[in-house]
Amino acid sequence: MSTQESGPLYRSVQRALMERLANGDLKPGQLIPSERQLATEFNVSIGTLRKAIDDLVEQRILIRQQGKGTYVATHDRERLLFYFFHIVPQSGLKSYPLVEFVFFHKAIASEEVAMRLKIAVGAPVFHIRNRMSLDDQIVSVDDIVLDHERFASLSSPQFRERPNTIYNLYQESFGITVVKTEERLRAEAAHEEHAKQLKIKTGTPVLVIRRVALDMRGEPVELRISTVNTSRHEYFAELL
Amino acid sequence: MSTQESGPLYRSVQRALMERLANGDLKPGQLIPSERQLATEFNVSIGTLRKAIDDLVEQRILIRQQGKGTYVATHDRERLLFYFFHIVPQSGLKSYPLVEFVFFHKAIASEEVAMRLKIAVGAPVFHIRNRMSLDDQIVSVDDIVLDHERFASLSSPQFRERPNTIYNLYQESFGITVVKTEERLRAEAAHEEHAKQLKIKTGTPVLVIRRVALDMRGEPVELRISTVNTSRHEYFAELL
DNA sequence: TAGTGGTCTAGACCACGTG
DNA sequence: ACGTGGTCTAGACCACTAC
Repeated sequence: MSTQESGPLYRSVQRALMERLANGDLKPGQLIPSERQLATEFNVSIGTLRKAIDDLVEQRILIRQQGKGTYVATHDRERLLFYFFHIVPQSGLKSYPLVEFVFFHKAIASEEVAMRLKIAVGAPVFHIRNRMSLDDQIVSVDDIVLDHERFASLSSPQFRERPNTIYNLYQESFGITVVKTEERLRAEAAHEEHAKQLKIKTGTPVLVIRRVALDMRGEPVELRISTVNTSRHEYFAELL
Repeated sequence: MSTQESGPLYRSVQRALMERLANGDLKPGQLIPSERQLATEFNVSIGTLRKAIDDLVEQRILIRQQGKGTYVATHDRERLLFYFFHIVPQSGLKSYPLVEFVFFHKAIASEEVAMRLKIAVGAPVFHIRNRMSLDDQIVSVDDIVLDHERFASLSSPQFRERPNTIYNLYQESFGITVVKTEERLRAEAAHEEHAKQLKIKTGTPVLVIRRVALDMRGEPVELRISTVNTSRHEYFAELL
């Protein structure tokens, strides 16, 4: 084993597993070796091996299924709806948003983008705009910014005909799995461009969500600025 | 033992411990018996006992400290700031809010209040208003609503001179520990009353947070409607 | 029936805090 | 030196899934 020797044994095992996940040795959707096999391989007891996996399961990077095995998590629709999409109707049930593609541009990083994506000001980026609807009502305009370097092979068509979510695209085409997000919210007056998209009057109060999505290594993947009409919907979060 | 016999053993132990916490047998700030003692008492192995405690530690109901023991968590300032207060400066570090008492009224439950606190429409409630500042800037007006029945002995002076937070008051005076919150956010135009308090113009976009705080049994404790000026501050959440 | 994860045991030893 | 939580072992048996 080439694992660094520091701290508890189960941490080393955990790091070794995370490495296999991060470098694509174990791919999303795939069944990983059984706990007994891994325990033997790493030369640890099954209890220690389980403890190493526990954390990854808690972070929802791995999914245990009794009787079947342990899988590498995928960005399926339910998962995304449940964990990464926080807009719900003011009355009624959570449902899947309809995504409308608006445009795809190359651009350069502003100061804000540079800071959030940890790249240089002026570095090339992609800028994608989508419009989201719930129950036939337009709820938000999403401006998505991606580091050009990291997503070099990205092109417009990939956004036009997509049955899946964009996180799914990150995962399948770029091997990037989003495991965490940081969201900053403000109330602002809608400016003209967004107001038109949302079919509301310029100056109407809108909820602006700045979200940074992070991968397994804690590196930023995307910055998404969502401008939300909260006249019929709201942002919902359970905390702790 | 009078524990219900259902599901895994460690769940029974966990329920027994939670019962002692909920009924005040184990009080916030108190050291609970050592793991070895509890394992003996419940007639389980130390591994099982630890597993029972693990969940409670994860929910931050108990705090483990190596070498010392395991404590029942209290609502101290750091904890509240860290887990329950989500307003931060747009640039700068998170800090403690200054709380200014505005008023304390008896009132009756509106439909919204009744639904969120799970009480009857028209039932008596307390209505407290505070004003919060960060770094000498007024950031929000908090309208807090409490079920009169649950907080019967509450009175105005308790809000005037308090070095601690209101959650601390719930815990110390009423034995109620908040373990979870649900927050719903919208952007709205400030109406006159709140605008005056925030020293902004009527109609300015403000972030309105409706928060329900829940106790260990999942029962609602308070409804808090925070009206936030996000011109210099923002709402921050880490998700997953 | 065979293989998986889930529970549980009965220890041993380590790391940490306190007297 | 002692008591605490933290780690780790080497099993056994149970519950579930698939064939």
